[in-house]
Amino acid sequence: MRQAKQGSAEKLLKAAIDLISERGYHAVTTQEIASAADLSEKTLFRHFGSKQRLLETALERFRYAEELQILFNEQLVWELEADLLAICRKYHDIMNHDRKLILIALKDEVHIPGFKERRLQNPHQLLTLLTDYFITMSEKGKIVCSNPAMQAFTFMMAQYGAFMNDLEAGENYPGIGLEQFIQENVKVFARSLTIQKEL
Amino acid sequence: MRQAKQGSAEKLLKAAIDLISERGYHAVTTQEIASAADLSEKTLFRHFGSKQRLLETALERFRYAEELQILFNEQLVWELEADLLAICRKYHDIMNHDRKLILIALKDEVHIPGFKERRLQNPHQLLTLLTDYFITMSEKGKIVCSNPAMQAFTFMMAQYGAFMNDLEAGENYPGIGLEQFIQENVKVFARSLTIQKEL
DNA sequence: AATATATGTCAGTGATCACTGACATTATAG
DNA sequence: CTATAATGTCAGTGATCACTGACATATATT
Repeated sequence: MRQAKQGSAEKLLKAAIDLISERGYHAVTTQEIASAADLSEKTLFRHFGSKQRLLETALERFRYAEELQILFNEQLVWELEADLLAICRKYHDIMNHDRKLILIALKDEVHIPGFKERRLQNPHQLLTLLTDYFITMSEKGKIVCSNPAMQAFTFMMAQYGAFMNDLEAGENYPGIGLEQFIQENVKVFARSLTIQKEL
Repeated sequence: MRQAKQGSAEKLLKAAIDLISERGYHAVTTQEIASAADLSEKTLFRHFGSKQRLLETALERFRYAEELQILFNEQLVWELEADLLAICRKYHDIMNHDRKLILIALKDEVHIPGFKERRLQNPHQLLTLLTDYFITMSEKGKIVCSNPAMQAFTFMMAQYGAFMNDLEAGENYPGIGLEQFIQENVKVFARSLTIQKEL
C-alpha cells in the first residue's frame, strides 16, 4: 500500500489548496478538506499532524524560478517585440501555475515563515533579468533606454496588474482579454523604446 | 449622550476595518475589535447585532467615484503628459483611501452582497473616462491612438499593478517608489502615443 | 429628583473546531 | 498465514467564539 499513501497525501494537499485558496484558511475546516479528498479527517492528521502543517506542506509546492532563467539564457532573439512577447507569456504562465497559492498568500491569514520571500523570488528575478536585457539591447543600439531598471519595473507592473485583475475576478472588463492586453502592452512599450524622444 | 453613541459606532467600525484588513474576518474576534475600540463586546453587539453586520456597515464606507468624474470634467488641460499625471495621482489617491477595504475585499472570506460591484465601480468608470479622453485627444490630433479602449486598459493595468504591489508588501522592490513609477509610466505612454508608428 | 440613554460587568450557552485515543478493517508483502 | 502499513469509525476533549440576559452604573436632559 505504498502508492496508496502517496496518493492520499497528494489528494489532501490538492484539496487544501483548492478550498483554502477559494475561501481562506480559517473558513475551511479540516473535515471539509478530508471530505474533498475522499478521506477521513483522521487520515489528514495522521499525515500532517496539524492543519497548519498541512498548509505549509502545500505551499512548498510553489514553483521556483528556473524556467525564467532558461528563457532569458536560451530563447531570446534580440528583437524587442518578439522577446517582450515571449517574456510576457512565460510570466503569465508561471503566475497562472501558482494561481491558487498566490490567492492563499494574498489572504495570508496564517504566517508561514519564508513563504513571502519565496513568493517574491520570481518577480525579483524577472526584474533583474529584464533590466539586464534592456541594458544589453541598449548597448546593441536596438533601443533607447534612459532608465532600464525603472522601465523594466514599469513593464512588469503592467503585467502584474493584468494578472491580478484576472486573478481576482476573471472577467471584470468585458471584451478585454489577457492575450489582447499582452499584445497591446508590448506594442506600447516597443514603440516607446524604439524611437528617439523628440518633444 | 448622543455624541457618545456616534463616537462609539465610529470607533468600532474603524477598529473592525483596521483589524480585519490586517488579519482577515475569521482571524479577528469580536472581543478584539471591541477592545481595540476601547469598548465592551456587549456594546459592539448592541450597536450592530452581529459580527457580519458590523463588517457590512464598515464596508459601506467605500468611497464613490465622484472625484474621478470631477477630475475629468474640470481639471484636464488637454496636454497628454500633464493630464496622465493628474489622472494617475487621483487614481492612487482614491485607491489609497480605500486601501484597507480593498484588502478586506481581497481576503473576502465573507460574502457581502453588492460589495464587489461597488468595488469595481471606480475602475470601470476610470476606464470609460480614459477611453473617451483618448478618443478626444485623438480627434484633436494631439495623439495617435489606434485602439483607445485597449490602450486605456493597458494604462490602467500598470497603475493597478503598482498599487497592488504597494498594497501587498509596501517595499517589495527596494529603491523603486510609487512616484518614480508614475512618472516613468506616464513618459512611456506619452512617448508611445505622441509619435507615428513607423516599423 | 426622575427619566432616558449609552455603556459596563458577569456569567453563561450552544455551536464549532482542531485534534486524539481505542479499536476495527482492508490490503499487501514476505 | 502472518505481520505490517494505511485507512476508517466512533466517541470524545478542551478550547474558542459569536452572541445573550440580567443587572448595575454613569451621564445628560427635563
